[in-house]
Amino acid sequence: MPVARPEPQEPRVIAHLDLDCFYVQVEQRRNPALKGQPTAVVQYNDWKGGGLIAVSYEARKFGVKRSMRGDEAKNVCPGINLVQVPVSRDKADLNVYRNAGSEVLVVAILSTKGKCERASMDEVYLDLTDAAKEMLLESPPESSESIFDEATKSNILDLPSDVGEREENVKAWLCRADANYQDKLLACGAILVAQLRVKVLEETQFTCSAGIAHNKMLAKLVSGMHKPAQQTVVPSSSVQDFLASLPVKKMKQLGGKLGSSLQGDLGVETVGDLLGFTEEKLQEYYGVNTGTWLWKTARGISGEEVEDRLLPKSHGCGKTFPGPKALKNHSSVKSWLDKLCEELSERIQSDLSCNKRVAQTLTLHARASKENESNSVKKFPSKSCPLRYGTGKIQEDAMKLFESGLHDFWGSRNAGWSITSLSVTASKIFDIPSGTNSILKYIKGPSSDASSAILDSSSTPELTPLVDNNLYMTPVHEQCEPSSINEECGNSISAKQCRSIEGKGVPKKLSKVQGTGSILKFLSQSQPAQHEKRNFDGLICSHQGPESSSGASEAEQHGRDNINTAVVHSSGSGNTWMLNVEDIDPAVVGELPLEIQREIQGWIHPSKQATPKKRGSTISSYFSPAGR
DNA sequence: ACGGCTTCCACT
DNA sequence: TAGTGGAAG
Repeated sequence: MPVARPEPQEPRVIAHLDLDCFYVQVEQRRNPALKGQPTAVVQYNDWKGGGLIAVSYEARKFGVKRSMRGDEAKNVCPGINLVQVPVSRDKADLNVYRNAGSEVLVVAILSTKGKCERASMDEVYLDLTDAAKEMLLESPPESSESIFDEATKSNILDLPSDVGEREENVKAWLCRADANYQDKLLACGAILVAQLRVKVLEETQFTCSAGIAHNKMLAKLVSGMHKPAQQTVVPSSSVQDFLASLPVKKMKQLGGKLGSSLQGDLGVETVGDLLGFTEEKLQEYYGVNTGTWLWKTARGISGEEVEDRLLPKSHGCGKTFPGPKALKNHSSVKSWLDKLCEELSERIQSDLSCNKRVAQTLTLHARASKENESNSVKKFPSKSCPLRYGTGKIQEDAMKLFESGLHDFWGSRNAGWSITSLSVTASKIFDIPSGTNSILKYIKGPSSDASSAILDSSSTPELTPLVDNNLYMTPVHEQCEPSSINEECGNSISAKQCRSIEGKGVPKKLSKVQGTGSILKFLSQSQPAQHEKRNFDGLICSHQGPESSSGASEAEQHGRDNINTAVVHSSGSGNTWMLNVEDIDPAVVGELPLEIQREIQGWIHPSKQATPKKRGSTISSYFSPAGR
C-alpha cells in the first residue's frame, strides 16, 4: 500500500523520462532495417509463437498489443517483424536491454546537474530544480532569442493541442513574462528536458518521452500521455482540472486492487471523485498511511524525492515452467536452479567488479502446485540466506533453500509436487566504501599489495567477498598463502568453530583464525575482561546459511563453512546479535595498535568518511553497467 | 497453459 | 529479521 511522504516546501522541477517501446528500439538499432517497420520483440517460447514484450508504434496501429502471442500478432499484422529476445542457458537473457538502458542513464547523468534516479530499465527520474533555477537566473526563456526547437513541441497541459499554431502557443507559454515563479521554473525544466532528449537521441539513437511537473507522481503520469518522442508539461494551474476527470485506475499505484476497491467500495471513478472524502474517512477505509496518501494524491500532492541512484537495488532471474513443463523432481529443479544461479552469479560478480558493490542476501522464490489438489491454498514459501559469492556456493545454497521451502510446502512426502516457477534474487546490495582495504592486507602484512588487487577481477576469476554488514573483507584463494587457509573451510570460519565459541569468550579454535591475522585477531586480542563488561565477548564470523528441514544443526552436518555474517555474542544474556559495525564501541578499537586503528576506523565508520560520490568526467567513472 | 521476467515497496 | 503481497512496465 502506498504511503505519503512529507513534501518539500519549495517548488521542485521533476522530470520522468521514458524510453519508447524500449526493447524494440534496441533491436532496431541493432538491425536498422527494422526501423519504421511494424516490429515486436518476443520472448521465445515454442507455444503459440512466444509472448510479445514490446511492440513498435507502427505495429500498434494494427492493434498489436503487448501480451499477445506471436501467432496472434501475425494474424492482425501479417507484415510484423518478430525479433526474439536473446537466449542463454535456456532462458531469456535481458542483458542487452539492461546495458542499453544504462547508456541512457549515462547521457542523463552527464548532462544533468541534479539528481538522477534509475526507476527501471527504461525509466529515469530527474530532479531539475537547481538547473531550472539557474537557467531562470542566467538565461530565462523570455530573454532567449530562439527557443530550442524541441522544446516548442512540448505539450502543455493547459493549452489546446490541436490548433494550427500550437508551437507558437507553446513558445509563448514558455516565454510568458507574467507567469508565476513555478511555471517559469517548469518552462526552464521543459527546455532542459527537450535538450536532454535530443542529446539522448544523438548519443544512443533512442527516442524517449517525458513528463515535466512539480513532483514525481505528476511527471510520471504525463510522460506517457503523448508518445512516442514527445514531452508533456503539467503547470500547477492545470492540475485540478486534469485530475478531476482522470480515471482513478490511471494513477500509479491505483492500477490494481486498491484502485478497484476505490471504484467498487467507494464508487470513486475519477481522481476528482476522491475529493469528496475527508482524509479521516479515507484513513478509516485504508489505514492512516494510505488514507493520507490518497487524500494528497487527489490533490496532486506528492512529496516523494528523486533519489540519487543509478544502479538497481537487486538482481534477480527466474523462469516459469507452465503446465506440462512443470518440474516434478529434484534433479530437474537442480539443473534449472544451477542455470539461474549461474546467471545471477555472473551478474553480481559484474556488479562487484564494475560498481564495487556486494550483495548480502540470496532469496529463492518458487511457485508450486499439488497434484490432484486443484486449488491448493498453500503457497511455496520464499526462503533466503546470506549470500556467499561463487557460482558453486550460490547453487548449493539455492538448492538448500529450495529443499527447505519444499519441506514447508510438502512436508516429508516424496512426490506429487510440481514447480511452475523458480527464481533467485540477490539483494541488500551495498557499496564498498572507497577507503576499504581488504583483510588480506593484514593477512599478508601491510607491505602486501594484495589489497590493491582485491577488486581487480581480471586477476582472479571469481572473487569471494566476505561481508559482515559494512565491513568488507575479501579472501581470495589464489592470493592467500595455502598454509594460512583452513583447508576444510576454504577461506572462512566454520559454523562448527563458531558454535564451539559461543558463550565461552575467546575460544581455542579461534587461534586458527587468529593465525590468519583476520580482523578478529585485533578485536579479540584487545578483549580482556573489560570488554566483557561491555557485553562484547568477541567478534565472530559465523554462518547463517539456509536452514533446512533438520533445523539449526544442519549447517554443522554439512560442514557448511562460512563467513558472511558477523555476530556479537554476549556472555551476560547468552544472546547473539548480528553486528552492526557502527555499533562497535570505539573504545574497543581504541586499544588496537595505532596503525591498525586508522585503517579500521575507515571500515567501521564508512559513512563518516565523508567520501561523497564524486562524479568524474568520463563516462566510465560515472557508471558501469552491471550486466555481463 | 499463468503472459514472462524483473524490480521495487510496504507491511508484519 | 525473513517472508508476504501488491504494483508496474
